[in-house]
Amino acid sequence: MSASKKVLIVDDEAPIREMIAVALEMAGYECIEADNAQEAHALVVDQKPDMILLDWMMPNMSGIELARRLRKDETTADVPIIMLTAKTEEEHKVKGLEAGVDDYITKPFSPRELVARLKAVLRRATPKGIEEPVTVEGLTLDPISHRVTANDKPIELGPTEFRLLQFFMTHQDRAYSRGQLLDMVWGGNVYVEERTVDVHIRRLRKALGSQHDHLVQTVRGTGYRFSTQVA
Amino acid sequence: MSASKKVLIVDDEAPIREMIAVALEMAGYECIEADNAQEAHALVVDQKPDMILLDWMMPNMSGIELARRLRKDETTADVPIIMLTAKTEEEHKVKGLEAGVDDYITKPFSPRELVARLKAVLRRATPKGIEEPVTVEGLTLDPISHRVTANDKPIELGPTEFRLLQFFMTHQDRAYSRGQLLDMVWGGNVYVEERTVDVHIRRLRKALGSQHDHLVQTVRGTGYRFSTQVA
DNA sequence: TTTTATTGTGACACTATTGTTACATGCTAG
DNA sequence: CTAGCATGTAACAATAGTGTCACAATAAAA
Repeated sequence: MSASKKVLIVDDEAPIREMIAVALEMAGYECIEADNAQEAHALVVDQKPDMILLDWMMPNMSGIELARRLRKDETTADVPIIMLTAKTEEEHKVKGLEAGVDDYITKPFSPRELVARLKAVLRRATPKGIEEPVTVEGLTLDPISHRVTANDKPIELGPTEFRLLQFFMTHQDRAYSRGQLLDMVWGGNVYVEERTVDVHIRRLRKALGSQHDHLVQTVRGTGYRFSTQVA
Repeated sequence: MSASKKVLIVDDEAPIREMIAVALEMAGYECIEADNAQEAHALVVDQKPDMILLDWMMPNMSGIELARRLRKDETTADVPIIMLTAKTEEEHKVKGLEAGVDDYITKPFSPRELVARLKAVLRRATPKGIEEPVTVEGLTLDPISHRVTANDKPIELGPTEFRLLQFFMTHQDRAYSRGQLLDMVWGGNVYVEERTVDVHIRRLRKALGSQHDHLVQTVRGTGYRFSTQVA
């Protein structure tokens, strides 16, 4: 499904844009570029990139100013933004975050780091409100009332299965290793056998029943995945 | 019906208030602003906003402290509060929720996310009639006469059980931890064992009898919930 | 097909959580 | 003061949830 994500790179220095673009394209992203804030603004509006890499220092309008403007416009308000800054000043980080920036990277950075952050931000951006109920094919999980229902019929889950399902429903279409699941669902520093995950997966599937257990998919040699699409 | 909702934004930094206000006004909300907790408290009292967006970090009185105070005052106790926090610390989330905060958002956030959460909280918020009797499945609690009846037959409750039931009936379908219940029903700064809650839950259930005790549901590993829907 | 690696399943011991009861303390009305 | 609630705690009982293991089933590799 995932049509490659479109990333807008905004920086007044061509070589840097170049380097970033190469790195991102290697990682399977589509890139468009702008060398000033005005042009960038126009591009955002009509190309609707999935995310923006924005240099802090630019002639005329600073990156931060552009970020603010984008945030105020309803149509561009929720495009994730990563700021690039040559300075390590905490101050910048703070101002940036306050302006609604999703992450920032200090130059110099490795392409690999860039891609990692970018993925993280995109991942976070897609499934939003952590406190909102999620529904998939009639299966609903409401974190507030702490309840799970399948077509309005309640489903009983133990605490671990609940957290597991919650994690899956907010991180769909992505395979996780047992180790990752232990980190994310059990919490980083516990020691349990990885096979324990299998058992809880089993319990979760059983609780979901035949109507929904296909959502929890085995990815052989890797781990598990939650998805509406057939394996 | 819905005259536009009035939202109080409390943050000591003007640009942030600005940004939020713009987003909310675009979404059809009326905004009032305060840059410190004292002013905010006054505004709450005489403007009676429908909900409050509260920054965690502020000079003099922290947001969390303000939240606590508002919760303790009967007239402001049920105004929904969303906390804004720059930190991702789990600790803050917990403290916030314990203080009776309805939701919290980690900065940076997109305006869209903000509006989404806000809508969700308003939707869940208790309709304000603090003085109105509440009825659920023939179980009625009248705060004026301070009486509880099941199908017109009186039910005897101790003061604590009464407050507990009142809290539950005005905050249905939401799981609360023992700590939260102690804060909300016992009042913030008492030290009692969390297990005490269990005992009062037991007394409440017993008093409700077989016809209504299913309304008080235990949420294993979390706490309790009051709901007409079966677990 | 046979072999090997990986995952599914049920059972079991162990732990953690919750229910229940009894009791001590403190408070209040008379 | 004292009888009668209301509360908070502790102790114990009853349940529910967890992690591991052994073995079965299945998929991939040879």
